[in-house]
Amino acid sequence: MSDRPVRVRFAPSPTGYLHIGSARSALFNWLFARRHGGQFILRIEDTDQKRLVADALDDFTAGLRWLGCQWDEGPLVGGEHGPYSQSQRLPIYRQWADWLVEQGHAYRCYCSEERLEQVRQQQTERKEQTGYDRHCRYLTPEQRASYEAAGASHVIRLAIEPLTGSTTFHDAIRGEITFEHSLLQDAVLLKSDGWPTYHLAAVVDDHLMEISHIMRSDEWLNSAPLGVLLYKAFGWEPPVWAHLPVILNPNGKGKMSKRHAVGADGKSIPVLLKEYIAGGYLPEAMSNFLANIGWSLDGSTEVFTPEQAIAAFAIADINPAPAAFPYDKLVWLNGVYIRQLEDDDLYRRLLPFVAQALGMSVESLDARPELRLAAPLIKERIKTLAEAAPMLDFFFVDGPLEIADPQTLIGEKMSAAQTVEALHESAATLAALPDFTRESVEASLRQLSDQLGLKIRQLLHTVRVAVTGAKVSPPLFETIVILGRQRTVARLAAAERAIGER
RNA sequence: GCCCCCAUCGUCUAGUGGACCAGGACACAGGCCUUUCAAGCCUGCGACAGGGGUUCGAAUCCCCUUGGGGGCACCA
Repeated sequence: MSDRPVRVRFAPSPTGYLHIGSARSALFNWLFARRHGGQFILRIEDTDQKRLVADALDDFTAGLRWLGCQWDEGPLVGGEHGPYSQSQRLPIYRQWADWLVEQGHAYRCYCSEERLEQVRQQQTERKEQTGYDRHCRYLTPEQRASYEAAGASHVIRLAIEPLTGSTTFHDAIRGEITFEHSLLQDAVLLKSDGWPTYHLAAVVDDHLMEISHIMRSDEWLNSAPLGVLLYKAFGWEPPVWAHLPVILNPNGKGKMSKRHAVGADGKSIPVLLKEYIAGGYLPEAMSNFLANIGWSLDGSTEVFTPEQAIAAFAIADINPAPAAFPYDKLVWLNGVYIRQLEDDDLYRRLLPFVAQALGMSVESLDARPELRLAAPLIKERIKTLAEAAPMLDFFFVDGPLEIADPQTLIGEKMSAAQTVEALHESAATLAALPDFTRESVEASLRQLSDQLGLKIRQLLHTVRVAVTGAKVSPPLFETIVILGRQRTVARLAAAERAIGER
């Protein structure tokens, strides 16, 4: 297609935080750049000053780095094609807009918003296609002069040419795409306040930054002909175009919106990358997951590294069909990655999540032994880092443990009296153990269950509820050892009292 | 309304005219394992939207229909 050096860009608009769908676009661009040893550029399209979100840029850079998509040029890292924020490039756009006017490819339009609205209204009434009527495109030199003399404010519009016929361009994912010129608008290139619109700014920057491939969301497909025409008007070599399929809601209905998404079960799911980060998803899982939407490594390998993806990535292999966001698969994949983590690695990642959930500082949590010891126990029981805290909170209760309903201490086919006995004997047995290890605890409790005529599951149910406060917990013997003899015995005794007072 | 794009199991996908009575994964169901819950293992369920062509041969190419998505701003 193009034998230029590969240079691609991710060009978000700081009107909101990094959307999960945008993150995928960024990832695809990054993969492509790495595949070809090219550059991945981050550019900020902040030409809509009204909708600016102050900390959006920080969110983009933090999110991209978290995902592992480090950019080669752009904010924070610089580069030879800067500045990389469009708000700092205003004179460039004005200059090129003026150039287009001089060349006759664009014109000044003095129409007021009121007139535009009026035209639109009339078109609607007559059931005509709405759009600018090109009034100012055919002004006489005298009319133009009088507007200028009056100091009328103006925009600069692209003069679609020719007005008939069509433009066909090649999309690397979809093939030939044709648009009728009669349907195209003389789009605004430069606003009356002197700021450029997306169409102008993107084309000028893409050219000046020597972008070779434009890989962006499907939503831009309809404005691609404008870009193609603009490149032609400028006489610049156009890039390779590739429009990525959009990501739909998990239920398949509508694209994942900026604000919320609807899950397969009708519940809403997060749409911002930061929400997934805060939700305890691993960056390596997210990257793997995102790469698998609209693209696949080989059709059968689900779990793979960025290096594998880089080695295999090709634009032509991208599936053009829109995809429903496979949220369940993300949850599963994250679990896979968590299980692959080394114990110590998992512990370090868990630290901030558990500390926050428990209202502790990371330092004080780190100073205690429980989490480090318990991390291996929950490794295959959590799908996200955020799920750990509610599973382990009982480890961090130093006073008496609240048992909401003492009734739950009673196991299947057990009487209250048997439960009291089980509790009493368990406490006595554990208190008397010469050493307190996983093996000794298990052996003694198994022996006790025989003595009491209980199934091991019955005894352990009662002990589990007494010690952890819940019917479901990490493996009990290890849990008891981590908790320590003193707290274990105290909880067993407390449970015995609780059920006795019933 | 107009224009553009898309169409394989519920979902993410493999498949680029014969090796496909369509493969993998998630989800779901059943079973095994088992101190709970998980994890793991096994099994099952389950799709080429419909109709016309082209061809010796079509999930793969063409057309129509239907369905889905996106776009129609001095927003990106």
